[in-house]
Amino acid sequence: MAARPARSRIATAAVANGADSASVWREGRKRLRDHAVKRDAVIQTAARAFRENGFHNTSLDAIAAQLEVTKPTIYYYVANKEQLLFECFVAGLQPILSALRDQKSSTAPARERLNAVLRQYAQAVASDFGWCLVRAEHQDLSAPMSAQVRALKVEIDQGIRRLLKDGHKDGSIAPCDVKMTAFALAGALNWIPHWYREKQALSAAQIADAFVALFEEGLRPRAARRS
Amino acid sequence: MAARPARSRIATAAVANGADSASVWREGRKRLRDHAVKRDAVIQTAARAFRENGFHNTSLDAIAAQLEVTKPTIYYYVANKEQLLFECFVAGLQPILSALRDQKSSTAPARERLNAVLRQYAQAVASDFGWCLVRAEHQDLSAPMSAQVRALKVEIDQGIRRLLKDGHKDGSIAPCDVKMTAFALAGALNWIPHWYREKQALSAAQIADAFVALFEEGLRPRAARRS
DNA sequence: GTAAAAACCTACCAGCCGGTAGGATTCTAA
DNA sequence: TTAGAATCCTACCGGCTGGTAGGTTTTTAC
Repeated sequence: MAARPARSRIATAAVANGADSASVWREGRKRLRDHAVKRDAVIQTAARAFRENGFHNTSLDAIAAQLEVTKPTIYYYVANKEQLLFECFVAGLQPILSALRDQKSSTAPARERLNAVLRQYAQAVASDFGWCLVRAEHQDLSAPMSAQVRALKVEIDQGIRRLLKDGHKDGSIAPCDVKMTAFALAGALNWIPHWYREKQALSAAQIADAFVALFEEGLRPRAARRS
Repeated sequence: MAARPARSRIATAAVANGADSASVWREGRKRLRDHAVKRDAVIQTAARAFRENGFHNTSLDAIAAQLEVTKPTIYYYVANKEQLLFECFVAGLQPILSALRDQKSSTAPARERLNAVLRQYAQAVASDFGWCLVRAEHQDLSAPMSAQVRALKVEIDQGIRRLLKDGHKDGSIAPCDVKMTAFALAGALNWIPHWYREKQALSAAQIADAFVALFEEGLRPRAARRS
């Protein structure tokens, strides 16, 4: 084959695309050897691409290009496109799950525990993986993988319902339809990826605070509260 | 071409697939002539298919088969797949918009007007078009069409914000961050298509009532309210 | 230095699906 | 009955993209 342009010369100076995903791959001429780190980079890059263009409008070639690599390299780290989406799902759900687990060992009133979870929840959905958490379609996963993701989501839902029930018991949360309330809370938070863009006025934490305030106080003015 | 089986015999008895979309096409052997009705049927059928399988996992052949028709027939009623999605968008948004407009001529307290809108909103997203309203991706539309849809969505958002502001003035709604509150309300409702299935215990109206109750009262128990 | 393993690439395939050309059928109008 | 419009179908194309075969380069181990 005829002489093709030296690729290294281009690569070294092409890491200026915001995400430095490619820097994980090579530093200078040296080919790095950390499988786990690179695999994570693949997933993270995929998540970002999915968020921007959607799952079906993101080709593996595009993800590869973003990483300054070719398509088969991706298949070296992940079985197929479906698994790529799956990994994005779990990576996104993980922080929410751990937030729930953290609160299990707490003795604070349930309302406060709930608020803490909601705050972490907001952070999670505002992340790069937020799109996968919320907008990705289960039909794009095979049955077993879809079931796994669904199980995780159910765990989250049940966790929130439990906090609500606990709140009813300890009196920190007013009586309400647990199922509907959980859906309403999750829904409000899950909508964040639709409108939130980083480098916005408000941080994810601030959004969470605003939401928590609304959920706590309600829209109807409370009687006699002027200090 | 060799003798292919008489199609009419099959067609007459094949309308048992839940949706009677095909009955709009023929009645007996007679080929009906109402363009508008059939076009609506195409859009409605597409909406249902999108909801069940997602936009990209729904082929035009599949939609055509559902209508007991061939693919080119669809192109007789709509320019392309993109426009099909666009029509689903607007068809879904319309009832929400008209709900907002209806309330403009009302003199009730803003909180009640808001609740009325939210109720209609819930009905809309629980419909066949709910998926398109909420889950369809704007990237699947061309720039001009996407802009149109976005404009409608903005109108809805602004309408809700206005109601909140009006409520602040007339005292029927407690002071709050208007922007965040609007996002939270819309988000909670927009999440309905993710979990709601028809023939469920609760109707869309009941869901709306539960949500409205939550938004109004808030989670924190209100003082002195045992009648 | 050398063999084996790890990492990556070039080149290619094949299926799916959106879209179309052009013709057949069926209706309406007169 | 017949012209012309409306409706629908058969048959086909071509591009995009997920996925793979098989070889090449780089790194590690000894």
